[in-house]
Amino acid sequence: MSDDLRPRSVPEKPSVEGLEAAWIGRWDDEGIYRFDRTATRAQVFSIDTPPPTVSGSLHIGHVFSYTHPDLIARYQRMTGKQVFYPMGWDDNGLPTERRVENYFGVRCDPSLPYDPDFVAPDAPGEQKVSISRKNFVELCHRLTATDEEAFKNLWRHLGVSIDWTLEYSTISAHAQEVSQRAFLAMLERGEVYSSEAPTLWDVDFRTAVSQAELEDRERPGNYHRVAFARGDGRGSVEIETTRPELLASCVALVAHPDDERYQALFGSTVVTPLFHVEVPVVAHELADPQKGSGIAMICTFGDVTDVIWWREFSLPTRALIGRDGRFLPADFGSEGWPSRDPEAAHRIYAQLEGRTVNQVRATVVEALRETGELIGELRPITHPVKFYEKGERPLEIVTSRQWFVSTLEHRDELLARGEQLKWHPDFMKHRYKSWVEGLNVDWNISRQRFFGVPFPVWYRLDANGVADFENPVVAELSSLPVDPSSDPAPGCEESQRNQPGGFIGDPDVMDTWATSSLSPQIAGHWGTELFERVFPMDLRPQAHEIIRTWLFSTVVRSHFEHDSLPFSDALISGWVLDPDRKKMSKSVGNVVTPLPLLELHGADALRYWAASGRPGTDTAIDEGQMKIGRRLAIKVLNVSKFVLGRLEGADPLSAADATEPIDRDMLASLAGLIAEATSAFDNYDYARALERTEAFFWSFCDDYVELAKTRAYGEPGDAATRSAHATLTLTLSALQRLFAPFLPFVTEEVWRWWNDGSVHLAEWPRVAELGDAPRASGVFAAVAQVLEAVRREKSTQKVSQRKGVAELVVAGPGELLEAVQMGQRDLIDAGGVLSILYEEAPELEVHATLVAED
RNA sequence: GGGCGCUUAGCUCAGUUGGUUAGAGCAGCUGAUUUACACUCAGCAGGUCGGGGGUUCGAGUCCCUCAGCGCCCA
Repeated sequence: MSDDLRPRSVPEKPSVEGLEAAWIGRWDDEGIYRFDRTATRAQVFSIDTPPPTVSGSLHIGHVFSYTHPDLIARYQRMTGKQVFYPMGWDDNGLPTERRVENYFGVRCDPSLPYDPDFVAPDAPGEQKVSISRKNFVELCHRLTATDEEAFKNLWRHLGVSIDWTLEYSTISAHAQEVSQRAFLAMLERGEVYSSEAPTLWDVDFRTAVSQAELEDRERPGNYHRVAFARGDGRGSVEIETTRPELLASCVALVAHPDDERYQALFGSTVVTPLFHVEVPVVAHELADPQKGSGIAMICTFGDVTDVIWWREFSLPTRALIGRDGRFLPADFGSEGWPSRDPEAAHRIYAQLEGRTVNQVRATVVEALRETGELIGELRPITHPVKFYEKGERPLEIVTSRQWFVSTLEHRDELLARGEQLKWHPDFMKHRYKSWVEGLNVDWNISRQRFFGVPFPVWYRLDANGVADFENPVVAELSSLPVDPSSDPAPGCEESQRNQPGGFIGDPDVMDTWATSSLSPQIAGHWGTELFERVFPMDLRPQAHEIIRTWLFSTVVRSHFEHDSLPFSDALISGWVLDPDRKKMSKSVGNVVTPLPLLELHGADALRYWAASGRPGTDTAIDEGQMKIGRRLAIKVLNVSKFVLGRLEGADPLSAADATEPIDRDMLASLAGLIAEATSAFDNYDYARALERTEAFFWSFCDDYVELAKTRAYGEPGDAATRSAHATLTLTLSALQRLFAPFLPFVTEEVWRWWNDGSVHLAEWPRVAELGDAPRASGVFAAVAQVLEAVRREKSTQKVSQRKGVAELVVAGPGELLEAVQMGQRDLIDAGGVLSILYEEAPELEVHATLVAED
């Protein structure tokens, strides 16, 4: 703050209209949010900003959750920190592919050659056009570029104080390089491995998905009671299953070890109906005696429990569902496909091969009915079924080669990281904890998709053309990023691709979280000097629904790579609910887009609404709250105009000029506000800082300014006038800065009326700037209390507040009377009081006799 | 099934380690009328703090229990 508190220019008729347009460009020109790369780590406050999925639509939730870290960023900047505030775009992955498919009406077929002359259709046609992988990826880039613009415009319009020179994207060459390098580092340390393993698979998207992307949905189903003959021919056992279509892949039956009903069967065998396959009966604790008949089929694979049993009992694999969700060929009677009656098995299976799950179920049920092995009627139930969060059909489990990150064996260390992290609000740590505790498979990072970061590995083919997956050929670090589907393996020629004795490239791309989990390394340019200045980050702001994905995966990567947390604090924002407090969703159709609201109420107003949502708290859209924010911004303009308008031509003022008791008291409570707002911000409680500042501000406007007004209009040479001027300006200056994180546009406007440079680079208010320790005397509160009583009397009598008070009697305890007396002059001025009397009394009582007439 | 959060005025929410008579804003009602502000100002009214029990001199706040809503994990 400059020592000279005099204003330079105050407009005649200030307005909040057009402030965004005026300041956004100027902030760019002045580079006020530019990060200083020479700052030391101690001077830096770094933020690991969430890169939004740009293929998703803009949403009022973006305004809400991105305002929160900006409040912190602006506060930290004003405390003198160099704020590292990048913005990234999470553009790779399935959502973008889906959007491109729908937007252009295309489908990627990696077997097609690149067509350099391909022109994308303007609108999707009836049939999807198949295009090469490279053409497809080009369209992905094209669409994300325009989507990014829309997001960028929103952040800028909202006044998010991002340093746009630090922009990054998770599909850029730089991000690919970082991602591939980190992958190779994990590979070298043995933290990632590839394996031919049962994998959760979405048959529509035709890709593997990870545990983090699953969700359970309640779905109707039917229990089918099916009789299995005992292997020794002595009777049968009845199981209940919801998936009779998997009968042909049954490899065992399982019941709980304590289940009395099945004790005799454990260790024996049974024979599957229709296919006549002899399978063992095993005992396992995960079998639920309450479910169905208490004894169940183990199939390869019906669900994740099957996978556990299959692994623990080393059961054979008889996988039947292919990547397209249709039944694969199976040769009963051949190696791995035993049957006591291969011919019968063939007869029935011939009707199943190539069909979908639903078709197979119908056929199997019909066949079982005919043989009499389906017992009784179907029993309808509702049960949780696993879905890919973006999918529409239940997940299947298929066996394929995938890359996995070892998370399970590091579970305890990862739990410890969760404890080490400071959560805001604290209770959000339970989300992380219960997620990590519930992990049951390693993190699958392979996706059989196209628009993503390729795995930087190749596999040698032997003389028979069989790939050696156990010894992948890795890319040279200096060659990153690479695309093994178009770059030849090191030391090989492209002509050796797919040739015996040659190589193949890993065909998959990484899970999008496998790259976005490296946001600190990407944004911070891991390996350069910059990284040392910003890592570990100070703050990770994000929404709670991605704790198990983004937050968890970032912790994993940083734990492996740097043996540290990726950030010290996590600020978790809640959801935006619709005005009826319902979750917004596309299917319900209650999603609110931000731009119309931003146009209507202004950025400061939307920020005010967002700032009122405490960390972790779901907040309903409330236009009323936005209007209050707008009103507040206007009040800031007007009171600034009033205060600064008194000072034109005045001498410079300092804190020492504030001499009147009521002014000293005002400054004392300002000191209290500063302390409170500062500590609230230090605890990431921006909502509290706003609430306190706002309450103080309205009391300042409605009471203090009214009381000091007459003095403020006095002669500049008068000490009491100077005292009022000094108090008004000191308080105004502090308030403009306290509001700056919340209302960046209006505060910048009023700040520049009387200061050089941006309020956003001004020093955060300190108690010390108010002069020698102002002490609370209670004068202001006492006088305001009496003034309120005077106003009440006038209001009750329905007369103007300007009406004079012929006689004012103030009764109360001695201390209170003394306080009022010390501010008597302002009270008389503001209340229009002609005479005043004081009386001792146990409690404050005010009697105002109004003048008969003016 | 396990866990987390919420429940305070018609609405949205504060209420910091237990401490006078539970606060604010909005909406409502009654007024004022322009020398910072009509996108203004003043005033009024409105609550057995979800139910029950307990600890305490004292509970919106701590403990137990029940209910409803939301979410997380299995």
